Amino acid sequence: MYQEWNEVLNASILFRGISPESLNIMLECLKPRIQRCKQREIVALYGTPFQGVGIVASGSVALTKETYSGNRIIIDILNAGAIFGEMVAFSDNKVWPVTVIAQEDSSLLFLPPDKILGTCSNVCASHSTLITNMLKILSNRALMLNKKIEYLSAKNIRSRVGRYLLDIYRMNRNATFIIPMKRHELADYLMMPRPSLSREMGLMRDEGIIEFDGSSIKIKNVSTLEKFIE
Amino acid sequence: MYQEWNEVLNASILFRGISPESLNIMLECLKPRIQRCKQREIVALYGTPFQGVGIVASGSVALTKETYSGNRIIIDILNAGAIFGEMVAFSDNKVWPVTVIAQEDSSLLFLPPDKILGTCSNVCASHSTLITNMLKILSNRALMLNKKIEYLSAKNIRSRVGRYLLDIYRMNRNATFIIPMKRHELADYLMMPRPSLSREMGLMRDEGIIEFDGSSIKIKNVSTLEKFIE
DNA sequence: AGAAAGCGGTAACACCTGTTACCAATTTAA
DNA sequence: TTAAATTGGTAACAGGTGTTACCGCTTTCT
Repeated sequence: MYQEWNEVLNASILFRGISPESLNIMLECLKPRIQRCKQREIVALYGTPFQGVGIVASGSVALTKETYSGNRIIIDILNAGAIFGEMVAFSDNKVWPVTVIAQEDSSLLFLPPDKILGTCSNVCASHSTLITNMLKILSNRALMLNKKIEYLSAKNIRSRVGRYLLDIYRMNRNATFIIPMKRHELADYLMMPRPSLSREMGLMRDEGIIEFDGSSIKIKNVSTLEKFIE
Repeated sequence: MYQEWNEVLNASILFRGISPESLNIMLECLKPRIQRCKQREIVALYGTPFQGVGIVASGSVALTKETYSGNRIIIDILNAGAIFGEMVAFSDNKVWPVTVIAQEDSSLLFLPPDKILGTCSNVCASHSTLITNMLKILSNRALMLNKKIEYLSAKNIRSRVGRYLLDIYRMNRNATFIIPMKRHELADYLMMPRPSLSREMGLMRDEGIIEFDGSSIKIKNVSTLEKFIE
């Protein structure tokens, strides 16, 4: 029943350290709900009851938040193998804290939290691995939000953009890289209007700090950029 | 050895559902490191190696972040029974993501993450409760960060302050309340200069939306305030 | 008690940034 | 193939906000 996504699920961080055989047994036990959705379809709506931890079996989804004017703030984009809803799964307030939208045609699995906690008699060892993985995922997610807050705590636009670009740079260890978002998506992610982002990037380009063409970015002068971060 | 804090630890969310007897056995097994610290002492420094999940046994600590100018952003204030460091304990990057500072003379316990994961042969049932509690705490912490991002995503100062005040109001179900921070702390928490905060609060007072005297705040007109939130 | 530090309200000014609009290039749809 | 939508760069303007300074009040220290 889940063979279609075997490869993705085995590689998923949620099932890391669990053999394909154990995983198959586990899935029969956990019985995740399967949902297929089309591009731009809303998978989970902010404020509505939470049904279970989501796993992206194929495609990709965006974690977003609505603003007053119908704009969306992109929190993160998740590809196949990623999970979402883990924040709220074990919390005291089980409603979706974000709106999840399919970026493309996608397949999703949903795992009820009590089935994650309840020890499965068949494969106990794997189950404790599952819980350990869940702890690690939650840790990393919290740190990601923390990182986001670091961006937003910057006192001006240049510093916000700069922190983001330098983080990508440090991850890639390469001054030239492709950012995984379009301009308006990046602007939303960094909580600023798109023209403001373009203006600041243009200024930094004029000052010889960066070069860019679409989503391809090159940091020409790392130390100068770092000076603006503070 | 831990009798001094028995009451606090038994009431702590980390040990919820664990009997005092089981807890005593567990603590002997977990052997948390004990640290006593004075007011304003730095307990954990941003970027330095992580030693373990902290538990506030007595006193209170502030989770903060340094800015360029030596200012501090207050992420949260933790009282006795609260824990910190749970974000990083199970993550892939084990350095402190925040600076922890004692708000007053305090006692702290530190639990190494592997001792939390490793099943203790003595009291297995309690240990799985401990792990479940940890999942719940991590969930709630992530949601708290999410809430913080909601404040910061507001497009102007009034909206940011308004969201904060309305959240306190909804929690207390009372239009008059005391906020747990001084002005400059609240300004740091909401990521704005203190004069900007005072100015906006003064304007809202002049418009008849709120009243305030120091940390005592009264929302005179909830619906008007909500209109500014969007 | 007196000095020093902390707290917090107010004001003025500059400028950063939100807003709006428009245009060109590219991609998608009909 | 043509029209429509998407993407993104640029400019002008106004207003919101950061910055700085100063003041009075309260608390803390010596």
